[in-house]
Amino acid sequence: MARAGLTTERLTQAGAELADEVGFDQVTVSALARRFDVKVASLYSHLKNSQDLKTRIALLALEEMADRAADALAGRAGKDALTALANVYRDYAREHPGRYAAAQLRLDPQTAAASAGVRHAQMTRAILRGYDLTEPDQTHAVRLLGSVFHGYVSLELGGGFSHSAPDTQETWTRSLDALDALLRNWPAP
Amino acid sequence: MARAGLTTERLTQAGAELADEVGFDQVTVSALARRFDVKVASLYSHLKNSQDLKTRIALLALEEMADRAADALAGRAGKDALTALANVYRDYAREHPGRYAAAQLRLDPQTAAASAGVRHAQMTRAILRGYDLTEPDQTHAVRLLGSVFHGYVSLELGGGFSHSAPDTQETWTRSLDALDALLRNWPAP
DNA sequence: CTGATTTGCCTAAAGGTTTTAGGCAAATGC
DNA sequence: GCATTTGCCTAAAACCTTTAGGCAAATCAG
Repeated sequence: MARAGLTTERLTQAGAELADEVGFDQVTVSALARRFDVKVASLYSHLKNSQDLKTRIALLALEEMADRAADALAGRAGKDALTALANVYRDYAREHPGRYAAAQLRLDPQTAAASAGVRHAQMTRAILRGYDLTEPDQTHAVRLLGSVFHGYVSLELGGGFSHSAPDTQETWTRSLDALDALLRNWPAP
Repeated sequence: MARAGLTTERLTQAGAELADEVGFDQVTVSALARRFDVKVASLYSHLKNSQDLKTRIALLALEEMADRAADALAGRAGKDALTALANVYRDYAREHPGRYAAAQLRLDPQTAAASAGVRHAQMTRAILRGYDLTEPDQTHAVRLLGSVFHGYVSLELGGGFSHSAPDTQETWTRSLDALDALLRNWPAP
């Protein structure tokens, strides 16, 4: 009987692809086994359980996004950097909706602290070096930026914006303009 | 054999409570039947299927939030209204995390158009009457506000903000200050 | 009030996902 | 070449979803 050559990595990768195709919450150990033309139980030598699979996909997505973000930020500063980072998230979500949804999975604190999530926070903070903010406003701004990026991408992806009126691309551009203006002119407490 | 007195409404209500207790994606027709001490199949006279249940919970949450928002906005304008509306979302999410998650469920266009979702958009737009924005900037601003509200609430609830540093309440207040400043000083294209 | 009808919850059953336990054969190591 | 390890398999139990058909309680008609 020939072996399928399963590994945790291949399963995670395939799980991510599956997520993009059918949606993250349709990702199932069974579906994954089917995709490898293998019996379900076989996967349990490589994955602890279903939650383990989902967590691994989430971590993969966080890594991929962080890598893209690091690339995009190289050599940029100020509004240029802001736009680049924002577009990384938006583009990633459009290319990989299932992975993006996975990245939203609630991780336990241990796992979260060891994930690429911290790189994301660092990069957002790095952007703010191009603006004139000191603590604690810098942290407030990091959180606000994170909220806008995630909120916008999530609403746009979920069809939360009416498909009429101005183009969502236009809104995105104008929102980034607005954020840039806001950061350059952050109100005093 | 005494009857349990199930109705679609009671099931939806109980489903919402269940969601708040165990998380929206743990809401299951089986669990709901257990809660009413009734056999699973009995629920299928009142619910089309599992998806139907989830959709109804989502619609309930959207209604409840819209009602609270309408209440909060009555008699307020400008920053006062902005803060009130923002707090409705944040408070609702904290009190009813399961319902809030439900409200994020992707609805098919038909259902969405008939939902309280449209009231939410209208109310956000109403807030902007206190600021000096004309179309298409008004729509851009509506979308930006929606993004911030949803993004912030979602990240805070999911533990996305490090539990250290400045208090998240402080960030929330300062973010609303910042949005107010931004709306009063919306950048020209 | 009684008989007919409707309605509500039940039993039965099939199909799918999760997860554990134990087995056999392929790959690897000496 | 033989022993060990590793990888995928079969078997099986537990749980969720959904449909079909049945009986009794509630409702309605005369």
